Amino acid sequence: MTTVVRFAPSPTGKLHVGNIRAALTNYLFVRKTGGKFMLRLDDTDTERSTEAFAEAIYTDLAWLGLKHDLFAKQSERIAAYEAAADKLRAAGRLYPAYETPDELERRRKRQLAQHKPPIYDRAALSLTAEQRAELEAKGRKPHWRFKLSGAAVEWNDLIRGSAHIDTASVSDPVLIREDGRFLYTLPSIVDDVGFGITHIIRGEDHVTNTGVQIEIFQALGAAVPAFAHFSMLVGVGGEALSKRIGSLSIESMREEGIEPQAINSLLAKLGTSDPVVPRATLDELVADFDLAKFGRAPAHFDPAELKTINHKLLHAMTFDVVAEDLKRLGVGGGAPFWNAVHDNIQVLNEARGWWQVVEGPIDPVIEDATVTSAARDLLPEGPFTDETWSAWTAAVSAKTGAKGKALFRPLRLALTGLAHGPEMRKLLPLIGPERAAKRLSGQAA
RNA sequence: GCCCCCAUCGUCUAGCGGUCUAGGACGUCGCCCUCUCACGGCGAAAACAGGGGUUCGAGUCCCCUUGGGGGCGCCA
Repeated sequence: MTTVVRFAPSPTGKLHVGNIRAALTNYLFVRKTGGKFMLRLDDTDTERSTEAFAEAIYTDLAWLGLKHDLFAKQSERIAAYEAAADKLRAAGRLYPAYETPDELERRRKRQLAQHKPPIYDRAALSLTAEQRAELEAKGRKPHWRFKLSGAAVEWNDLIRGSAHIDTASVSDPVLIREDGRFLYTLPSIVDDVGFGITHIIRGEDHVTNTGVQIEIFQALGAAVPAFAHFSMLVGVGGEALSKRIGSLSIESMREEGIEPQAINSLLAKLGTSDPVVPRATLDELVADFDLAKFGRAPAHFDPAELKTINHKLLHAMTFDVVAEDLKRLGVGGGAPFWNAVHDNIQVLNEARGWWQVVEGPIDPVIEDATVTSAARDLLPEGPFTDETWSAWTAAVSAKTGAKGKALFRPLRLALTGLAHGPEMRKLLPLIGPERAAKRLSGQAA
């Protein structure tokens, strides 16, 4: 059997780490099993869906390298959903209900006050034809609910193992709104069937849905796909992540200069028994992917861990792979510059700061004028090489008697304005004779 | 409030009744390297949430408590 999976975001917001974990997991699974990866835009909520969000989704996925093989948009497949709805009506599984949102809300509150679960009471099911006609005559339009069996639905979850949902503890889901528009439930299933989705891999926020969805698959006479629900991500303190989604959007991470592979590396392993290590390519992640390695407990997502992985990734990156990004950041210096600074930055954007240090102007810090003025006088002719630094500092040491920290710190402070940074041996040739001389004299350059 | 899931070092986890004085990875700390920071090398500290059972024997099975997560939408 060839596998087909889908990532089905709704274009009602920006992609964040939680979404991407789902996209990535599906992607890795299908690459591992040799199937097809579908991107499906669940845009049935026409009021909240926007083209801009859809574009942002394409951008984010492309940036992360999560290429899809198939694509569909639910807003273009309404006819298929209508047909499915007709089929359910014919089977007596889809019934009209006339409560207004306000009424339903009041009932829920009442149930809650009585310590009862806020489940739809199925009042509409006992409406007579006359009562329905009367409501319609008053201008009431029905919304349509799927009639759950009330039985326990079981499935073997590829991550959670044996799972079950008692559909008696769930409200009959509304499939069609009062205005005739579909909610996501039915379209999702119709598309899963239509596109031959074999595995539904998603977050555990969907486990209750799985119960009703399996019943709908069955009511439609379709094969039920396999399910896998991974646990949610929580914050460092164990709190739900949704509260702070803004800072966790893929877009904001990209803007921050995080490498896509840092995100992929972390998200692919978080909550699994594999060690979280930087991986340069998605293929490496595919190689050891296995749903069986996922744990069931919520995993802590720590932005600091992402930074650490990013740092290690940058450390291992050669100049040619970042050349374009550096150019975009306005950073010059080529390979020599990159080789000098890549160990000292956590995110690529920080390269800009070091380029600024090289190019200037910076305000030098003269800590020990004896050392720095001697150093200026002993400064060799350019061009500087990797060997310049040690020969030159040896000469300065001989002249002034300063050595160790007393020698190097004043030089670093004068040449870069900072107390720490990349190796001066590598930085000096980039700074060059002219700027070096000025800075050693205490002049901004 | 009701339903479901989860609970081992700071973090992600291995562990599927004896081989656990609990293993690994990341992080942390120490030492080495060293002009700083970083990198790198070596080493160390660090956990079975609590309470009851079951059993010859429990991290491993059961119950309760506590804590966390998810769900209970005419959102997805």
